[in-house]
Amino acid sequence: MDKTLKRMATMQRMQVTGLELFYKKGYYNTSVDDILKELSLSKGAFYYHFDSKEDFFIQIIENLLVRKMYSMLIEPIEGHENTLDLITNCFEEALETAVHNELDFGFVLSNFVNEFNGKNEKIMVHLNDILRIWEANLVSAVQRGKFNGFIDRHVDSEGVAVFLMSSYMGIRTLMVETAPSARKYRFMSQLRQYFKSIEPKGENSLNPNAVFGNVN
Amino acid sequence: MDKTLKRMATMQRMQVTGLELFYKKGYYNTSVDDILKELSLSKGAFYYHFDSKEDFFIQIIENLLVRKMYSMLIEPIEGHENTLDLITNCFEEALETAVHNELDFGFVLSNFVNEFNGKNEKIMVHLNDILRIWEANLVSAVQRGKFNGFIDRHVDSEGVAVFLMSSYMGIRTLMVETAPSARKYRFMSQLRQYFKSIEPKGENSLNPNAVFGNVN
DNA sequence: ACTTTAACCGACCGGCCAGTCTGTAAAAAT
DNA sequence: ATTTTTACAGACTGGCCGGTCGGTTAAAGT
Repeated sequence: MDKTLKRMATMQRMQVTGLELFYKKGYYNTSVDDILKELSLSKGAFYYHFDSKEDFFIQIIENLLVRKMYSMLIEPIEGHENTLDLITNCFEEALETAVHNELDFGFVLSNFVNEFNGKNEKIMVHLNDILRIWEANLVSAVQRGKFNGFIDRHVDSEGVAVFLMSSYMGIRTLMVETAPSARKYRFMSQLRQYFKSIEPKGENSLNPNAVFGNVN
Repeated sequence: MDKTLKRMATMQRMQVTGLELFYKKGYYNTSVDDILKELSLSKGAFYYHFDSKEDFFIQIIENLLVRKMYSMLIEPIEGHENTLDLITNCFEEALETAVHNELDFGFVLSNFVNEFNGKNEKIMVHLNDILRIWEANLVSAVQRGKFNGFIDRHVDSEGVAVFLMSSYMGIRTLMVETAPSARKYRFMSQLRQYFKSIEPKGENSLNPNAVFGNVN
């Protein structure tokens, strides 16, 4: 009990500062010693708890990245209100944390995808898992939106999901260096513009039966 | 004359395979010796022509990346035809090379932005230059489109530019691992959808004088 | 009281890698 | 013909970094 508590506490500390440094400086540019120095721990402690640097990172993915992705980008859009509003608010909030230079786990993900792609297949497997979950979740959100009459039922749900993921990951890359707040604002405006274009078309629709109003 | 030719030829070869390897394996994961081995050249040759690995990379940016960006993402949209068509075709082609795993320099850029961001300010300066050029070019293309009546004159040109850059860089990240061809297709569909939403609105426009037809 | 084990320490090893330095062959200059 | 310069070759250095290994301490088990 107590021993596992101690164990967990130390591992948790290592993972938290590990993720922080990996995010800031990159996985390959962060040495295990960098992390240990931050915590005043030794190599022995590290390799007692983890098999390797790679194993360590995979545990970070499973324990921290996955959970945060859920709470920031997945759960917020699972309601039954207007799907497009949910997604808008969700992105708005995620990008706001980005403006304040906090850890934005959607972007951490895209950062790591870029870093490991073609270089470390084992880690990519885990990152791709997260991407798949995110995508599946967006797809079903769009389908729900179509069913509830918030989205035109002719739009391609998969397409919308891919487009949303793309633009989100892209804007995060662009926001890192130059005028994050202004870029966030412009991005969100255009996103709303795009969302308007996939709402059910009222009067000039080719199939009037597609729409049955905005139920609340 | 002859000597400078020889010099240029060797430097060119180094830069070309340098970019190739940096792109495939990342800057920090590619040693100078890796590049030299590929060319059967020695350390002496390398440090005779370049001051450092960093200097080498900056020259690659200036000589190869910038030029290719121009020819692939900038010049193709400088015409006076329908701006949205030009951009569509341009993205279509750039993504097609990506599907075939060739060097797509727009993505190389986003890749490097991710790799160097927060780690190497000196290199980031050069990469940000390219981003600014790309952005400025997209902005003026949109403004031209508004002037020529292909784009609604109420849209925010900067916003469109940021949105386009974001989504392009994002889709390239997503295309790297999973189903690139399918994702490209879906992305392009949604891009067209978005473009439709920023075309001049005909009948239900608040200001009918905004449109004067599709001049050719 | 003793043994065991969990948790951690820190010196050390081997490999890699950016950059240096000495040398050298051929071309160019004089 | 001699000197100088260009364009390399390749051995070497110093530092970093992932991982190992033989301790050590304190708590838990018996």
